[in-house]
Amino acid sequence: VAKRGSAQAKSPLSRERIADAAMVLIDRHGLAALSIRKLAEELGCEAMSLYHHFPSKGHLLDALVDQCIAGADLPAGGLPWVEQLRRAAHGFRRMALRHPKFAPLLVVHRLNTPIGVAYLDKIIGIFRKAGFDDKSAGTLFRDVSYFLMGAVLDESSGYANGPSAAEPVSDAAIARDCPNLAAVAPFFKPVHFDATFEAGLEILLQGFDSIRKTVR
Amino acid sequence: VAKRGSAQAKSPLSRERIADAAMVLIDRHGLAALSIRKLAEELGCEAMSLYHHFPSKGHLLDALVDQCIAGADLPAGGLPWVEQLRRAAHGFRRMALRHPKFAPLLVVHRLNTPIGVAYLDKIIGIFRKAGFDDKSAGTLFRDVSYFLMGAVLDESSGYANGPSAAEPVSDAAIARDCPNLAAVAPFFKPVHFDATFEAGLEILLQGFDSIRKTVR
DNA sequence: ACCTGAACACCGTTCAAGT
DNA sequence: ACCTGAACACCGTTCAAGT
Repeated sequence: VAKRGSAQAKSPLSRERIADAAMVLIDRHGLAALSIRKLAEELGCEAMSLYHHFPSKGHLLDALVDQCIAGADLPAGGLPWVEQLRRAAHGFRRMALRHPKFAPLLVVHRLNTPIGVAYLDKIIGIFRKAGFDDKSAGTLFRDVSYFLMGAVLDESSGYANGPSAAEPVSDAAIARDCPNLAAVAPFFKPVHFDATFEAGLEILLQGFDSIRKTVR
Repeated sequence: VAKRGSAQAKSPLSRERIADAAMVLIDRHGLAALSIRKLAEELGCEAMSLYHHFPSKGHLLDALVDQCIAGADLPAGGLPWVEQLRRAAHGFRRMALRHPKFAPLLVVHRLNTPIGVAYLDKIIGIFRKAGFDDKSAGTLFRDVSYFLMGAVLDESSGYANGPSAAEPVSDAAIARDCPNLAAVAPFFKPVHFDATFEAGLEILLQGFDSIRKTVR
């Protein structure tokens, strides 16, 4: 039987049902709109009931991050290492942008859960199996991670999503005072996200390939 | 005359005095600890007094971002373009890490104030004056920005600052289950931040140089 | 013009109590 | 074991009132 509004008392609460409802809420209204109280209303229960399944809001967010990471594609082992890295990078980006409003949290979250560290371990493994020494593997893994973090942040919540300043500068003022910015601004739009990502990733992969020839 | 605690009713409020006190509070206790109410207590006034100088907390944060950006070093115009880009990148990183606890906000903030767009315009100008067409300038500017965003985020609030999961995986478990991660983890520590940043930046600059030869 | 106090509509979380 | 209601210690912000 339906309660008021969207609240349905369909089934007993569970971690899965709570996590799914939380992600729906984030997808629809944004990360800032996720509160324990609103989530409970959506689930047709009291706020405090959720604490029987997640000890804190932080634990719930961890579970959401885990759920995303578990859905990331990892490349097959047989491919050349550059192709494996390329696919892993694309897989990360695709995964993170599956829930754009959650992406800013996902991307800055340290992956310290069993699922998270297993994911990192596999990608670092691509470098090590390619013949990089541990120092190069660690360094270059971080470098490509920096790029991926920035790319996902920009695509999910950057300029293309509108101004963030409380009193933004008008387009007219930019056209007048910032000729360089005005000239390149069209290429910051979502249509160019793919090409921008590809260009940066390929520069990095090319550089990694050159370095590998020296450390081997 | 001193009021209670750290609250001093020294002088009339001003945007500058409020912004300075806010940054001190962030530097000391973190971004999450900045609230209008605590800031007012620090300044020895009521919370609502601050609204006469900043229309909202968002406006205050914008002012803090502006203050940081205004302090970023920009390279001299006479240098070769690669050297200008190198110095601009280092200048951004140095500026952002001057207030590590503020960096996560700074880095994801769209620079839509007059000071912000002027800063972007100058850096984009380096690409355009180097002979890149507008599309390449826009694309490569974004690519290096991605890298800078990720680098600053990692250095200010990444793994080196401890686990973020509510129930982190132990080092022993990582050593047992994640041989690749365990092998490279030492290179994620702060001692290696400089080298990791240099390595990634130089790969990008090298790639930009190659591309310039084709678009020219 | 600048500052204040009370109030509103929110938060996450604790705790004792219900079933 | 699972859920609830009241309460605590917070938020940003509105509004009418003070000086």
